[in-house]
Amino acid sequence: MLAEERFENILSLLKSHGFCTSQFLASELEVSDMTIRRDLAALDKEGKIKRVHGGARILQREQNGVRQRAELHMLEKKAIAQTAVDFVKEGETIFIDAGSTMVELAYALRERNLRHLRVVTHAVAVAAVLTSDEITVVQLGGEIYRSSGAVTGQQALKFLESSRFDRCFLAASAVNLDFGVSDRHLPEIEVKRAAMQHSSWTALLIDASKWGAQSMLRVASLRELQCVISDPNLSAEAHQALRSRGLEVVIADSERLVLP
Amino acid sequence: MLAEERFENILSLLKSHGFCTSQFLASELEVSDMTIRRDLAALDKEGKIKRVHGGARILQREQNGVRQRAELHMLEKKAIAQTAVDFVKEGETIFIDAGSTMVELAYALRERNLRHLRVVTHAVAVAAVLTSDEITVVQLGGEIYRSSGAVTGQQALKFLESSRFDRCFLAASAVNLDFGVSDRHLPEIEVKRAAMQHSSWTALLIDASKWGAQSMLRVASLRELQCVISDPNLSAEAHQALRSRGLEVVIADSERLVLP
DNA sequence: ACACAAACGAACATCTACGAACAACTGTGC
DNA sequence: GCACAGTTGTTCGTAGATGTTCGTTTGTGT
Repeated sequence: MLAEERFENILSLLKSHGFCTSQFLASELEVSDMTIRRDLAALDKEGKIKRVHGGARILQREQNGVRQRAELHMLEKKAIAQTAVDFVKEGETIFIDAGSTMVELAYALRERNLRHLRVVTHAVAVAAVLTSDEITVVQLGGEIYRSSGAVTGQQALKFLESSRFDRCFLAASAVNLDFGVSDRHLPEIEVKRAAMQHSSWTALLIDASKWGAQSMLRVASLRELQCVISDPNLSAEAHQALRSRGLEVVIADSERLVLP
Repeated sequence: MLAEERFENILSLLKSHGFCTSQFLASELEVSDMTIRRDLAALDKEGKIKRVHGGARILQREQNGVRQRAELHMLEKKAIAQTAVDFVKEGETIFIDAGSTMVELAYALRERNLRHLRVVTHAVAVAAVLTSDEITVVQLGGEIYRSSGAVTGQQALKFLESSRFDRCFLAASAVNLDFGVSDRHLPEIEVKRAAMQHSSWTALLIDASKWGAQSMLRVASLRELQCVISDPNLSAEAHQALRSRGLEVVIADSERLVLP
């Protein structure tokens, strides 16, 4: 990778994160931390970034005030969300599942500024992101399941029974060829299943680390999905296997792993 | 997390809460309390916050005697919330309204660690704070009303109809002697009314700036309340008038405002 | 006024980030 | 092939940040 190219990447990483540690940048761009420090010193000298102990920050920060939890595979999840949001068209009614990838999808959707959109979700975090906007948000009601911050229970299931969605964006903790999509918590799975069954199109958004894994409870067989959206780390075999089963497989552009 | 990043987070937490204890900041940002104390000392030295025993509070730049909009009366609201939470007992089922005072109430409730508590709310922000805890949270379902981030509509009203609460904590944009409690948005008012009518005890949490004002739509007459919780700025006349109508009036301890 | 608990901050230990110096590697021009 | 400049990685001593301990101060309840 050229030095200039690295500079660009550092700037865009900083733009999307606000703050980055030298270590993070070093591992992300696959160079030594010394190189990163030299780069940051140079960029700081040019006045393009602000050097701070441990890393750097961008200069003018238009922060949305929401504190981002540091989570595993956040870059991949962001890229997947950016890719998924391209499927959504104006005027549609969509269902959004719970989970960190889905929160990213909510952010991406908000930035897209589509009109006459209707979003139904059981995740309060997703609803919280989408409120304050053009989008009509419907929050499912019921008891909140602690581990995910999502609503579960009869009331939510009943509401879903009389709903129809153009699209359903699904998250899960595991997926493999034999068992399909699986997860750990029954109450949540009931909601996921209900949402899927009332959608004419369902996409599974899943970062590559989840592939091959299996959880106790089945959410859906692969047959029930129309689309799988993942990141470039998804193995070629997985990709091929999914395609051969008639699923549309979309890999998030690796550019999006870096660029905003 | 970078030190600079932590500084920003501290500032934004202070901005939204008005006052934070060192312990709260330490647990929220996952560092030791010593680090927080060092940070607060540094930020205080820079003149960005005011250090006080136990934590820190924001500087309230008053221009023309009026505090800035974003953090309006946050200290008062926090003090009111702290006072209100004393009413809640273990095992109760309570309803929490929408609004910034109610979010503070949620934080106060979370810190109290009461057992077997059941909280019903229509505000996703309140639900988001209380999730991840011992408390059972029930989120009302329905379309989210943008201005407040709260659920409104038939589904929510229907759920409330078959509910009974030990306590209802109410917020409003205006209150005066003649018209009682009033607010601007009909859909929200319907939910507020329904919650009140199914509670055996209702408290209005209102900072003194709202006293004497009036909005277009009536939420409730003063007769329908059992308790009003406000801050020390509430005028003696208001205090007297409310008491003479049989309401319990509680003024948040001025200590809790954490004055300089 | 007193006792008790919480908060405080100095001092120390530990860990991490820093940057200088040097070594290794890359590509260029002769 | 060889000299050279530019870039990157490695090593290492130094400086800074963080957590822990402990004695002191501050606030609170009786």
